[in-house]
Amino acid sequence: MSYSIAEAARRSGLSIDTLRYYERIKLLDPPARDTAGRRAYSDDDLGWLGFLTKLRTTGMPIKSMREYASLRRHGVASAGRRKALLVEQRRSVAERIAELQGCLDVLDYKIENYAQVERKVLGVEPDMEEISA
Amino acid sequence: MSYSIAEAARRSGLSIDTLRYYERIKLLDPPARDTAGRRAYSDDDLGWLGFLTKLRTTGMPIKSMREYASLRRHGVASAGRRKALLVEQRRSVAERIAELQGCLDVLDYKIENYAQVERKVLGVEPDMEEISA
DNA sequence: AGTTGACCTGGAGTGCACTCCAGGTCGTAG
DNA sequence: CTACGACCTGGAGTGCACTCCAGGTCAACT
Repeated sequence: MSYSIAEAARRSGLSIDTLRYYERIKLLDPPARDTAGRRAYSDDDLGWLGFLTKLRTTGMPIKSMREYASLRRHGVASAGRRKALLVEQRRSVAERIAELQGCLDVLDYKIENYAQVERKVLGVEPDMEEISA
Repeated sequence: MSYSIAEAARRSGLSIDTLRYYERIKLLDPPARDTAGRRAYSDDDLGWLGFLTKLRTTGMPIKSMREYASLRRHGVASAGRRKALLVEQRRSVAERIAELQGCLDVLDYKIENYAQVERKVLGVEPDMEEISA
């Protein structure tokens, strides 16, 4: 199957401009063209875009994604380096998750504080009134 | 206790320039000054900076941090809105963590693929040789 | 008295990742 | 045959979050 740039954008969740931009900066090999010179993305292209968006979500900078993309073009000999990049990214993602968990704890603490303030503003221990009523 | 800008930077993990920048954009109330006109950060300032860096880590845009900072200046009446902001941020952090977990799975899958390629390149099933030796 | 180093100000510059634009080409629908 | 919408190109513009700079002040050391 092949897809117009609009369809590829829809399926990848990237904008049309971003697709052209990724091609310009060599994140994406130039896709095939139809008879009118319009881009025709393959399933492979879409798969690669899917993986790229995952890498992007992990916060990998475009620079590193470009390195990975370039290694991919150099075949099996570059597999070791590619794996190393992914292992490093895996480490950084795990770290980031831990960091965010810590932030979640801080947020929960603060939110609980506000909740206590709210209970005070509404009257001291409304639950007690219910019990004594 | 009060701290020079250099010390505040060291303790908050922000740069000196960033501290001045945060003050300019009203993320941070102007700290006290010493006799020579130099900034003297209080423990409260440091506490607030600590919280700000947590919010930043969660990916909260400066715009929202400014809103939160501004609400804080309006006292207890703004507590509800502040709590709502934090609850929303909490939600977005939890979502982000889930998203990153998904990426971790993709990375693990890819890394495992590369590991299999490596085992093939080194010779088919070296473990078998050990067993048969 | 002079030099040093930390700090000050307002404003300009940077890097990133897009995003938008003007002007042009195609192929199909009316 | 012309009007339309989707697409094309090269290049300029945007928003964010800093980061750097020039030129100046001040207190402390030598």
